[in-house]
Parts: sequence; C-alpha cells; structure tokens
Amino acid sequence: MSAARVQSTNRLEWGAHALAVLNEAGYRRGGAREAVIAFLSGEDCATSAQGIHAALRAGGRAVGMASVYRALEALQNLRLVQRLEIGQGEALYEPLRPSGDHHHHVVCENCDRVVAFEDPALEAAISHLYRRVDFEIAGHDVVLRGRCPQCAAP
Amino acid sequence: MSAARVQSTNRLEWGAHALAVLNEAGYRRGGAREAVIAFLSGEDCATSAQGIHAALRAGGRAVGMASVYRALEALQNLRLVQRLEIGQGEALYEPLRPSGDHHHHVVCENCDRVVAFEDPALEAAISHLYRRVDFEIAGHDVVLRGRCPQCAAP
DNA sequence: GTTCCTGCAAAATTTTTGCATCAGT
DNA sequence: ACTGATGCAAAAATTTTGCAGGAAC
Repeated sequence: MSAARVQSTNRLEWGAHALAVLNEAGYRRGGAREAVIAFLSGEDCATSAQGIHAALRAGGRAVGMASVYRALEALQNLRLVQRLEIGQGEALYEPLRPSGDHHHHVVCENCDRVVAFEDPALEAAISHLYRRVDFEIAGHDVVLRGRCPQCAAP
Repeated sequence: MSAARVQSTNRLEWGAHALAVLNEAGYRRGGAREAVIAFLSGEDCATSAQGIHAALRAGGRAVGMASVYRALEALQNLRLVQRLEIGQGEALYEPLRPSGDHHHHVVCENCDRVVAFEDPALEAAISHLYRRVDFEIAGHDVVLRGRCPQCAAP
C-alpha cells in the first residue's frame, strides 16, 4: 500500500471515527456537525472556524457560525480535533487522526503562512518530558516562528 | 554568584536592555511604555495584557489599555517580549531575556493554570529543526496540554 | 413526546484604531 | 516647534450565549 493510499484511508477513516466517537458519547446526529466533520475529514492541516464556515457556505451546505463553533467544541472535548492558537486573531483547528501521526507548524511572522513539519527526534524529546512534569499530559504543540522564503527574500 | 542572584540580575538587566533597544530603534521615552517595562522586568513568566493593565492600576501607575497593547506590540517587534497564545481568549506576554535562557509552558485544560519548564534536550531537538525547515526561524514555543495535579485528582 | 441540535441575533471578550492632547527631543 | 506618546472612546474582530423552532431518538 502506498503512502498516499494510507493517508487517503486515514482521512476517510477520521470522519467515520469521529461520528462513531460522538455517537458513543451520546451525541445525536445533526446536519451541521456532520457537515463540519465532512469538511475537516478532507483537510490535512489547520483551518480556522471562519474558514470552515466560508467553505461550507461555498460548498452549498451553509451552517450557522455558532454551529461551527459548537461542533468544534464538541470535537475538541472528545480529542477529535486539535485547537491551535498560532496566528494572531483566529484559532485554527485540525483533525487529530487516530493513527497518532502528528505534525507541528512553522508560521511566517510576516504573511501568516503556515507550513507543517514532522520530526521524530522532537517527538522523542517531548515524550521524555511527559514523565518529568507533574501534569497528566494529553497533548502538545510546537510552533516555530520566522520568515517564509518569500518574505525573507531581499 | 548564586543562581538566585543571577536571575535577579537578569531581571533587572532586561528592563535596562529593553529601554536601550527602544532608544536605539528611535522610540522616545514615555511613561506608559516605561511602566509596562518596569512591570514586566519583575515578571518571570507570562502575563496577559489585561493583567498588566490591572497590575499597573493597582500599583498606582494606571495607564490606558491601548497604551499597554501598543507598548507590547513595540516590544514584540523588537523581540523584547514573546507573545504566547496558550489559554483561550487572551494572549500572554513574557520578557525575552537577552541571556537566551528559555522556558516553555504546561497548561491545565481544566483550570488554565500555566507552569513553566525547561529542557535542554528539547531545545537541542528544536535547534536541529531550525536547519531542516525553509523558513528563517526567529523563535519557537512549545506548549504541553493536560491536567494539573489538582484537577487530575479524583 | 422528550431532548438535543440548529440558526439567528444579541452579548461578551479581546484587541485595534481615530483623534485630541500632552510630553520628549 | 515638531513629532511621537498617551488616554479615552469608538470600532473591529472573534467567540459565546439565549432562545425559538425543528429534528433525532
């Protein structure tokens, strides 16, 4: 199975997984929440609430802004999405894949472009940390800040 | 020299350093900005803009909210303070010491308590990353999320 | 038939901006 | 004197909440 195929499977599976977890947790089905899940399952990286709202509207399945926030809140509580506060202003949300694969973000201070990266050594260093702190750790984020190639160019 | 002494010196030096850098950058002196710097130089960890505003008011040196934000923006642009978006809602700001010593944060998902930690292995892993990404990196943040001992207790 | 979900509108919060005035150089 | 700094008030932007009607179970 190719890497692309695995990723595609992961994507599709996340939506089904999310619906199952919601159902398990006692949530009823509802159009707005399912539209948010359907959208997110096609996204690899972080999207803002406003972006989700706009995308759904553009896709002909408009939902209320409040419903987007409420869906994201529920998904966040069940650890199905990760909320990220990286830019300035709006928060970003991305699906948390059950496969556990995991990335972090580099943000351009100038144009707010966000790029993802992965690094096993970083994950290893962080997992060591989990044992050192008193907290019961549920997750982590790493954000690198700097200038993207375009903005750094003279 | 004791560790406490070093830290105390670092604290005091940050204020003078900040004023010098601002002056160098062409900023004039002004009471509000200097009050914000005086307050931050006594803080080790992150404080919100509202917190700074309230603390200055309580300390008898009230400044306008807008001036707090404007001072923080200037300090941020000169890399004298680091803005952190960790809780939900308000951003936190903390002095960036020229000594380069550096910590990160664990945040309680339940009560929003923030605790700082340091980890050389983590810093090493991140500095390796700086070479791997296309961006010109200026800094980084790591946030661990979980439950503090109080909130984790049954 | 309940109880939850949704959408709209209103509210709450945080941050930014306009403008007149004051202070630093 | 000129120009930046400040404070107030107003505005902007993001997120949350109240409520009435509709959908799921």
